[in-house]
Amino acid sequence: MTINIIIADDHQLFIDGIKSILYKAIDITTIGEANNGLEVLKLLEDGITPDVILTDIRMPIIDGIQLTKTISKTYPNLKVLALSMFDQTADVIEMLNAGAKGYVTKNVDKSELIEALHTLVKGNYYISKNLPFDIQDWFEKKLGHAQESNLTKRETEILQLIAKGRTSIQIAKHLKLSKYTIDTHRKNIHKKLGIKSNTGLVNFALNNL
Amino acid sequence: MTINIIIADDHQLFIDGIKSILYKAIDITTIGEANNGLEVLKLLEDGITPDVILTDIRMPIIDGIQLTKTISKTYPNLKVLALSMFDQTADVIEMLNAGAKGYVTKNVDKSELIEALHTLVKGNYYISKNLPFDIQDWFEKKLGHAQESNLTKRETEILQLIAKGRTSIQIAKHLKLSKYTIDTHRKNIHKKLGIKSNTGLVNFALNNL
DNA sequence: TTTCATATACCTAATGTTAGGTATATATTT
DNA sequence: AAATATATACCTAACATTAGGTATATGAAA
Repeated sequence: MTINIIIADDHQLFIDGIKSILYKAIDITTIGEANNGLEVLKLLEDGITPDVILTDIRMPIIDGIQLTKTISKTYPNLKVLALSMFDQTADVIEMLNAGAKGYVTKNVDKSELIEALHTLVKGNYYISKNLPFDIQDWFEKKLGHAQESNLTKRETEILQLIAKGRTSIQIAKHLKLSKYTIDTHRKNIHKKLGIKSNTGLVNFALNNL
Repeated sequence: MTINIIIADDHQLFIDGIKSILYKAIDITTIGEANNGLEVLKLLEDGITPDVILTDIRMPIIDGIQLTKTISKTYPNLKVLALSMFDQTADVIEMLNAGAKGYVTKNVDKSELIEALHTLVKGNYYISKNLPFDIQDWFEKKLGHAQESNLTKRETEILQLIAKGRTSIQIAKHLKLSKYTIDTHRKNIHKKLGIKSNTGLVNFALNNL
């Protein structure tokens, strides 16, 4: 299956560089490019449906962090792969907290970039190996929490029922709880996973539970 | 068009309950009742021509399963709607394998029962939403294979976008169509797949596309 | 050529989800 | 003993889907 991407960077030269790197990768297609976050959102509103957004962090008008937050909310299944210079540790952490699923440095080589894209599309996280250690450590800690123990037993139970197509009311009856309680659990699951839609939850559940 | 039904249950009180529920449904007429499978077959042999048999599973002399098998063979256009208590998972699966076209629980409410009858008459399957989940899963699988997803190009395209978490409005913008058109396609997809929820569609899409 | 499948578009009411809260109770950890 | 995590329950407004229609246009099949 072809991976469709949008590249966002305020330096056109850099976009062109990435495009030429990816040009020969037969299963990756650049279906859009943008020089700031706002342009990315416009493309999405126009109905372009990429699988991954490859974005710089520092951009004018809407930066990569705000862009990633908006995407996490509005297009929960769309993955964001962050690009950054070495010296921006804090920004990268902010990006990942905003919901980015991966991070590579700008001097990434071709094979690593392609690997990162494939990894993200499969639903996994990708973090460059040649990174400042503090980022790696922080991320491993985050993953450790986010992937396994983040959801409680009850939340996992409810997520599985959601993935099977049960409504909040049906789940409430099944567990002999209030509908409001189920909705609260739902919201906590949303928060913990950074996924804010029913379809996104089904995707997550089928891939991870 | 009026839907003519026969109700079969070994508890007369239950038959009376269903009859009173259906009494006000102007297009549904109870043209016969029976306390076991043999009585149903006798009615049919006597020339009564119902559209649907509403039958319990456990009954004396001839039970619902054997009754359904006989009907599937002898009266192939006659639909069987199974009624069951919650705890009879295995029996229900046997019923559906025997040729029943629908299944509702005995604590079904009026509107769902009427909906089920209409659905069956139109030639579709009907399965209660508030069912033990293993039955639903089994049935969805069965349907999925039986119908071989004869979705049109457009429908497949839209289903994939739904599975990616797009809303009807987003899809409409993307395809430059009206939101109403997308909803119509949605409904047609529901009908063809026998799946009537967004989460169910995501499940189907991830498993089959 | 009439019928059928496909695709399009519109409408409303009912149901369900999402986002924004607040709030209590219990058990575990620090 | 105080803080934290977990589970429970309630409320409302906004948004989205579902279920019930109706209706038109086009191209392919009978």
